[in-house]
Amino acid sequence: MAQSDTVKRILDTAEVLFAEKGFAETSLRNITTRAKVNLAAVNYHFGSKKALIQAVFARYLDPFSERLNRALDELESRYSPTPIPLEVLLEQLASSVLEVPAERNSLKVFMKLLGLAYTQAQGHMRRYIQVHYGETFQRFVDCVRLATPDLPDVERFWRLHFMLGTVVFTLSGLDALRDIADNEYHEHTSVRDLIRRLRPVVAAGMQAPLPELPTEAARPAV
Amino acid sequence: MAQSDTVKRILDTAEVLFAEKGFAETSLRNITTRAKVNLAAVNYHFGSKKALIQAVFARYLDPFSERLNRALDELESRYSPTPIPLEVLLEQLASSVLEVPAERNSLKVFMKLLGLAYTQAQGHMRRYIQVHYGETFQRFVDCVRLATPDLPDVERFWRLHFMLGTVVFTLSGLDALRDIADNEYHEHTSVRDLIRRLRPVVAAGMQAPLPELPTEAARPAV
DNA sequence: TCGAATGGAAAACGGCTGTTTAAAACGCCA
DNA sequence: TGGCGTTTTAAACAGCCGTTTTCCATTCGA
Repeated sequence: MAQSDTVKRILDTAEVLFAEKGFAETSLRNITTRAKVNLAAVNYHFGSKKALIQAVFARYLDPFSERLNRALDELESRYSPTPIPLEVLLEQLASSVLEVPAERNSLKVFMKLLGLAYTQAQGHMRRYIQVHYGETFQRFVDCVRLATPDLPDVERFWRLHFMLGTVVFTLSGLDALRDIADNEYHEHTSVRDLIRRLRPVVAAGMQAPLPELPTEAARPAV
Repeated sequence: MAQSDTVKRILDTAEVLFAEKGFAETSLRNITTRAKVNLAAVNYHFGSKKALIQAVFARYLDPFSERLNRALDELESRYSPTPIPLEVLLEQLASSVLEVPAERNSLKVFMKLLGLAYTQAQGHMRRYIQVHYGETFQRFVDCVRLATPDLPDVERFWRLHFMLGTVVFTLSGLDALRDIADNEYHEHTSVRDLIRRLRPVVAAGMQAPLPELPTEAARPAV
């Protein structure tokens, strides 16, 4: 056989621990012990801890970007030559995100990892993601541009990142927020429920009125 | 004199390094060397690394929550007995956030720290913040409730966190995003500019239409 | 049956971590 | 001036880190 299930065991354990405690706070000994695998196996199969982290991401992002690309193919040919409506695009993005980890029941892990990628590791993960998946992201952005022709390019750029922040921040801090919400409102909150609540907020944010022009008078204060 | 500037030197250096690299990735030797202070000074003055981290947060959050409380006092007495309008509340929150680090020109650090508090340190920082500043936050939430009487409580809870995510995520990842934006649109983005863009998006998100009711039929799929 | 290749196991490597100790230096008041 | 808290200093502590090396077990094709 080409390779045992050691690689899979390491990845399965690593993604959970990374999501729980972060990259720096999770040691290789921590991972290999829980995975019931020898310490040296990580460096043998992946080369280094950094490469392991990237492998964890790739296992989610490769199928995700592939799915999203295929979905955009399908939508473009269905709507062509008219642009894909914004709601459809957002809806498709959501379901592409949902489908991938559904196979492993680990949406929470996926979202936590995304959140960590943006805040930890001095951005070396951010760079990796941008290099490997920037093309797909750019394609999605281009579709959104066609769907929102009245939005200036800069404004759309920032709003997309605002919305990315809304989703990633919420879903990556889900456990903590859910604790508070459940205690306060005695109502269990599922991920599907949260996405249902996110949908109108994100759509409204993207289509909000343009900001007022910057006033020169307010500048010298700070 | 009560105590030298060693404490201040440590805090000034620590907050910058924490914001740049995270808590776990920043060592005490790293801090004390750059601050030109003896290694043992941290444990002498603060007790532990954890306590140092909390002190860094307190130096921002104490004046912030005090300012916000005073501002809410003022607004309540000005508008009473009618509720404070939502736009005014959001505006006040923004300027309270802006005022505090303006004294030290470190809004970026402040935001990065907030972002880290939510994603790192296994939430022990999140707990600290909730214990020490939860009361102020709750007061603000109560004001928002008066301003948005038609919003169900659960919905308002989540939307506030959505908006918190938007702002914290954007401003804490500011440097990275700014790099992309500046390269792509050749237009420098200041923090004030970003807040100008955030305002209508946040307002629209809070006032978005209510989500459709959950459909039982859509559940078995995932 | 031999030899090579592959994967796993145990041990050790140097280096960095947060924390503690004990002694020295300092400023202040009597 | 002498003594006394307070602060700073240098050194050492035990422990964990990622990585490397060495050796053993297994498998496969010639």
